[in-house]
Amino acid sequence: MARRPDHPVLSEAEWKLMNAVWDGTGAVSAREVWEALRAETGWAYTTVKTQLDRLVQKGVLSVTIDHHASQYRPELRRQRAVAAAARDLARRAFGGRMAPLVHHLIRAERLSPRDRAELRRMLDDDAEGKVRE
Amino acid sequence: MARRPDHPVLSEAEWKLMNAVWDGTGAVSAREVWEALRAETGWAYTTVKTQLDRLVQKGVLSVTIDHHASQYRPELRRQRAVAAAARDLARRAFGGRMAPLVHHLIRAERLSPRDRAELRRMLDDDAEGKVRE
DNA sequence: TGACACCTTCTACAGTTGTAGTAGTCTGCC
DNA sequence: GGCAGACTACTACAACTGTAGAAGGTGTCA
Repeated sequence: MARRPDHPVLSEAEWKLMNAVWDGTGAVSAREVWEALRAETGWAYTTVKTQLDRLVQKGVLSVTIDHHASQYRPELRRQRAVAAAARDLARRAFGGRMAPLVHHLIRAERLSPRDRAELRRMLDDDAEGKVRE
Repeated sequence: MARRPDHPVLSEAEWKLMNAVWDGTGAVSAREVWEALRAETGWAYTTVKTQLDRLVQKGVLSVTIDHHASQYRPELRRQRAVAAAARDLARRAFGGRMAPLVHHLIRAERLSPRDRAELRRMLDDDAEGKVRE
């Protein structure tokens, strides 16, 4: 019944890499990713390159060669990655049920009044059967 | 902001172990955990024992000896573990902001009308100033 | 034509996680 | 007084993750 999420759950470093890729415009080079992450991580260029290639192996990125340099582009959208991670957490913590996770977040996490208002609006929209996305 | 003591993010197997411990009454023996998980995991007794001891090392469980047998009890509550995991995901995916994560869950995940109604109720309760910081 | 910059592939290695075997200890029982 | 059963401590080991160095190809510019 529960559809298998065949999307990989990203590791810590992989999230960093993918955030940099997603922030780019379509295809990015290893150098661009490296430069985007250098300040935050201090990683060596080859570290970034290794990780990018591992993500290609996993099907999370695809790569093409342009003038002897690899261009990487995401095969997994950020939204999908978030969904996979959230479902993974729900599976671990609540046997796969999303609702208790959302309950927890709303009850225990600090959300601004504006956040709350927007969430309420989203719930209301759904109740009215609006289509989006 | 993050003034709380750092709670560890549990791994896959650790969640299974901890779920079994939390489901127990206070303190549980390795044997009880093993028996609770045997059907689901097929793990050997020593696997469970090793994992429990690693969780003690990490401070997630504490242990006492009773009649030559270890009794484990949680030092981390389920709620805290969920919070740590959720914050970890928010950090990875959204730079630490919880709201986009909640947005995602409400927008993209299937929630029953009853779930939605209850979530709305929770938001309304909060809006009425029941618990404010 | 050679130095240089930049890129790639290959290899490495330690730490964590998942999973378990082996051997030793205690304890009640025949 | 030794044995079965339960339990513990110690050790192992492969996969995955984080991080990077070394070596080698290629285009460019003096």
